[in-house]
Amino acid sequence: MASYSSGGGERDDDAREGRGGEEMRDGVLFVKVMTDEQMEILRRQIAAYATICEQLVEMHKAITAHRDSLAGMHLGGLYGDPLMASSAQRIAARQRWTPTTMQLQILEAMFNEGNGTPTKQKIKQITSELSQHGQISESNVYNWFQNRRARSKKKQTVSLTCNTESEVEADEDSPDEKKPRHSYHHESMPLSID
Amino acid sequence: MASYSSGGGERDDDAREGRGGEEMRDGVLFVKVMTDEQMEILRRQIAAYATICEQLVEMHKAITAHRDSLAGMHLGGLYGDPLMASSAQRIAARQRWTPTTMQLQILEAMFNEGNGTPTKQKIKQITSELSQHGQISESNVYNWFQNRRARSKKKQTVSLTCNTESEVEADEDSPDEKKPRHSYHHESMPLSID
DNA sequence: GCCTTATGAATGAACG
DNA sequence: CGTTCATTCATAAGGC
Repeated sequence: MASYSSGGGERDDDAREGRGGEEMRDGVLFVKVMTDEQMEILRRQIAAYATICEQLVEMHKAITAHRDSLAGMHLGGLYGDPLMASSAQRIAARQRWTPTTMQLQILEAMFNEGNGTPTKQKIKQITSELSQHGQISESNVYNWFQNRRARSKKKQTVSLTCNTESEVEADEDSPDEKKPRHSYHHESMPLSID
Repeated sequence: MASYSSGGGERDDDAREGRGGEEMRDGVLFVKVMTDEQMEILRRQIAAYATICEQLVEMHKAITAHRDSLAGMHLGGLYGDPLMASSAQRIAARQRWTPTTMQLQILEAMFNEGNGTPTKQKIKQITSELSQHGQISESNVYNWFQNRRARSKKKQTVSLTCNTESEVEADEDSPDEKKPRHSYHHESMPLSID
């Protein structure tokens, strides 16, 4: 299990960034023992081990269940919540950026302004603006606009069903804007309800 | 808007259909004043407001608690179950499509035929075929195939685990049958970033 | 009747 | 850019 620590020597990660991980900020020297990249590699390795452990538990469960069924016993409750899996998950999992409410609002507003493909200049600006409201990187912004555009354009070709419209003079029934994200715990800013 | 409350066991699927109208079911005429799409928009708005209300309650709770702690009082139990939140949730909750037995059989058979990703054309065809056996939309079919493929792949990893657990530290170096995706760009994307 | 599991849907990220 | 994959959330179905 110690083999992941050999990654530094094996792939010589320091060479990728060219620095050992120290920087001056506000007159104070901050020293990182690991580079971001090394952290990422470690994260992935932990995640991989977590997955394997999960699968081993699954296998063990299956085997045990089989043996128990042969013996007519029931001990199945032991694996209810594999501790190591969830804790490893916690450490290693966060891979996918999730926009905060604020960020979503701003992005959405910008998208609705209709200024087409954001240039990299704009993306930089947007990113720095959004970073005041939470972790974000330029690639996040880039991807978000790509996806937003693609999915609003996909818009599903609604023409498959006949439009038997009643007297519903719908407020904002915009047939070309069909992807306000599903809000799970985000307060996506209200579209007018009146 | 009368039909969402119908507990008759039918489910209107998501808002991709522009159908505005009325239908017979169990000898009763159901009339919708809103299209499914409008319903969906409204649902999301309500959900958003419910979330906002929840957060306001939280804030109020915090403020009140603070004030009470200053005054040495305890009135905290008032917010135990905010009525409006749960009822909004109820109204705003989305019902999801559930394939009928017939539909499942057909879908399963098609999946086992091994014809990879169904094209849009095929999806349309499949949808119209399945709609003879119950409510269904193209996005339902699309999602079903997506999920089916992804989950059948995930199941396979479990069965492949029996002899794979050795080379973990090489997970990004030798992606044999593992997923070669995941790059986790933080500072790199198609645009040049300094 | 709760709690677990299965699965439909939403979406960030990657690929060609 | 459009499409596909992977991950996650929410809910319907099912077990105890």
